[in-house]
Amino acid sequence: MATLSDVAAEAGVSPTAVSRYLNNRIDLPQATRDRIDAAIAKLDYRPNLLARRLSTGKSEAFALVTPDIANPFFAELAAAVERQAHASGYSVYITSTGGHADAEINAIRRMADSHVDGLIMTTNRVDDGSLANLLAGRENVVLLDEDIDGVSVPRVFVDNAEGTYLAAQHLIAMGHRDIALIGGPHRLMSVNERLAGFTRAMDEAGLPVRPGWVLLGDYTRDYGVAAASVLLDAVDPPTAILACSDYIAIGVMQVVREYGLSIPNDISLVGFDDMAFAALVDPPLTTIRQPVAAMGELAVKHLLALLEGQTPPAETRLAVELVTRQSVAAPSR
Amino acid sequence: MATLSDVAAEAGVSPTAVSRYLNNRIDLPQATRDRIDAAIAKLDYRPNLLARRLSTGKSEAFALVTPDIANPFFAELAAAVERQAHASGYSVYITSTGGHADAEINAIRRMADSHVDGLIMTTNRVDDGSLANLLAGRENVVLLDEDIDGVSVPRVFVDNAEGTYLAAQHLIAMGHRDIALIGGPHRLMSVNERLAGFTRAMDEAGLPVRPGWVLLGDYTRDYGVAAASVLLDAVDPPTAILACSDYIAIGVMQVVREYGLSIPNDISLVGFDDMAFAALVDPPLTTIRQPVAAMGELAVKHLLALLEGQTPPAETRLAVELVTRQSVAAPSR
DNA sequence: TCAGCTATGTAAAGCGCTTTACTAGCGATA
DNA sequence: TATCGCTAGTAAAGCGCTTTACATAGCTGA
Repeated sequence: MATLSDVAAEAGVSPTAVSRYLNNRIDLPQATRDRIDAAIAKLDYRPNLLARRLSTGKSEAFALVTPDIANPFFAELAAAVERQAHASGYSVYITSTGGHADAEINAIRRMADSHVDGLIMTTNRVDDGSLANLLAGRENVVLLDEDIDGVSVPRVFVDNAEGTYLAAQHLIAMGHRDIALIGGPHRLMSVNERLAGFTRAMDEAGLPVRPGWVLLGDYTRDYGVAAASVLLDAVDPPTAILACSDYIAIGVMQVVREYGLSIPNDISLVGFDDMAFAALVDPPLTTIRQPVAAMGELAVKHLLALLEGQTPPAETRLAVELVTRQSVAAPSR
Repeated sequence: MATLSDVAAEAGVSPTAVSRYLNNRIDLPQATRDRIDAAIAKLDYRPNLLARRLSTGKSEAFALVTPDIANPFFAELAAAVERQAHASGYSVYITSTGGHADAEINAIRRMADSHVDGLIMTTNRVDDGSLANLLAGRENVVLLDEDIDGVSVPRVFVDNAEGTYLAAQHLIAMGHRDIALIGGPHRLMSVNERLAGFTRAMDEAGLPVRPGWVLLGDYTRDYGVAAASVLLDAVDPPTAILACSDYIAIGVMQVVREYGLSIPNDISLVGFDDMAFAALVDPPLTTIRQPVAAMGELAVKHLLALLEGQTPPAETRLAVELVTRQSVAAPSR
């Protein structure tokens, strides 16, 4: 690979001149510029980014750490982040952690070591303080999708409470009174908020939130299966289930089918996320749509603002939307 | 951030000593080692990867370029690649190109500029030669999932022909004689091979491959919709459709439903890929499973072998598998 | 007593770039 | 004619690390 010095030698100028020319830090006469351009073309020179980064301390890149890139939700988020970053001339390095604390810590470390300019962090765990510690005081981090307690960096979230509020309202409007909620991990911000939204809707309708009908575990299909089994095994099962993720909803569907029941005739179901498959399942799932692309874009914009010394909003809430399909009907009894 | 020199000063030795100690290139007495360790701990020193890479020319990292990280197939592939790479102490930098030629070229360039040790390349386009050009002669590249004409680097593919052969055989065994195939982009390796496997099964069964029943376009839902419409509009539609991707199959399902027909009663359908949603749609889709995790792992292993100067197989074919669900039945007429 | 080891390091160059000074030469001005 | 200012650059240090070659002190054996 040709170096800057090679180009300089070929063009008959100093490396300094070439460097400054390439970085628009010098005005050279046309003749000199032509010689340099010719030398670059002839030698097929491309600057060594490593050297440049080492020298400047800037990388024109940032990191995205994500729990699981194979999960379509995070994959779409990643795609959106990447799109927006590229549009701004930045590269993005994605790492998935499998949702393990040590992997997250390592990823953050590695990212910091590789001297990226900034970090967009998504997680799906409740932090025990180590993440907060690692992130404390950093001026180049934004949190996306899920909160980490005690971290005061800009955050981009969705209006979780509004989502479940809309979903519950919809079920109530359809005539349901016996509604259960299946949610993600206890104490996770999104879980708390989704539970709160649900509770508010129920309260407003004068309906009780039965403790046995609020099941918190994981945003996974497996947990949907487990929770739905508990619900359907009861002598007096709910007529509607609000699943706090489409994955949970899928698990619920499976169990309902196994019990020989039908959605929406016997049980109504609402999901959360509006993942690509939500429209494809049987019946197509009524769900709460998260504006994934907008979330990714906004996170990047806020990170860029941060890097430019501006102060983006401490917390942004993006609106969600109820998408009505065919998994909700009036209760039969 | 503390530097190597800071540590050296703190420990009362030279930077050289610290560097060599950290890289196991020197035997130091216990006392000195302790002092260095203490200094590192005290200063919270972590080596600057950029500087190290610049100095050694190695990065302990490689790149994965992929058409679309939001596509679950590539996302799962990426997850597998990442898992295996991390297990070997490598980082991986993922870029998605949106399947655009110039984005692919840029990604490869950027990756080369960032001095990663190697590159795993996936594409879903027919190359016009520019990719082949860029990749020619490189000793640190492996091709995954799809071929690029004229590139002689190790390749990891799936047995595409066997997949459609199995699928067609299954349909034939169920009694179908009028079978159509909907495939991806014309001239793409996987498309050719899947068509070939289909043709072989039909030939062996003495059945004709009707030209009007082989539709090549894209591995997308939209193309599935378009192609299925063509097929069902005909006076004499096929009794079974072999969709060369689950996305295509989803499109087909949609059209079949819109025509007031039912799968599998009126039309049988087989997909390809076994994406996560294949089991979730209605009816659950019979499809060909690709061993995505194994593909990713193998690509990494071959790349590592390459980096160690070994010669991995020029081409590896991984076996696919027919997964029988409920989208195939005997033809009604 | 001294050459020759061994143990324990160190000095300095180099990776490829950026950046902060500084300068040679020349025409214009006072 | 001395000075100023402008044009068109350059020299050298520095980013943080690795690596090659060399150095010193103390010990051993003859």
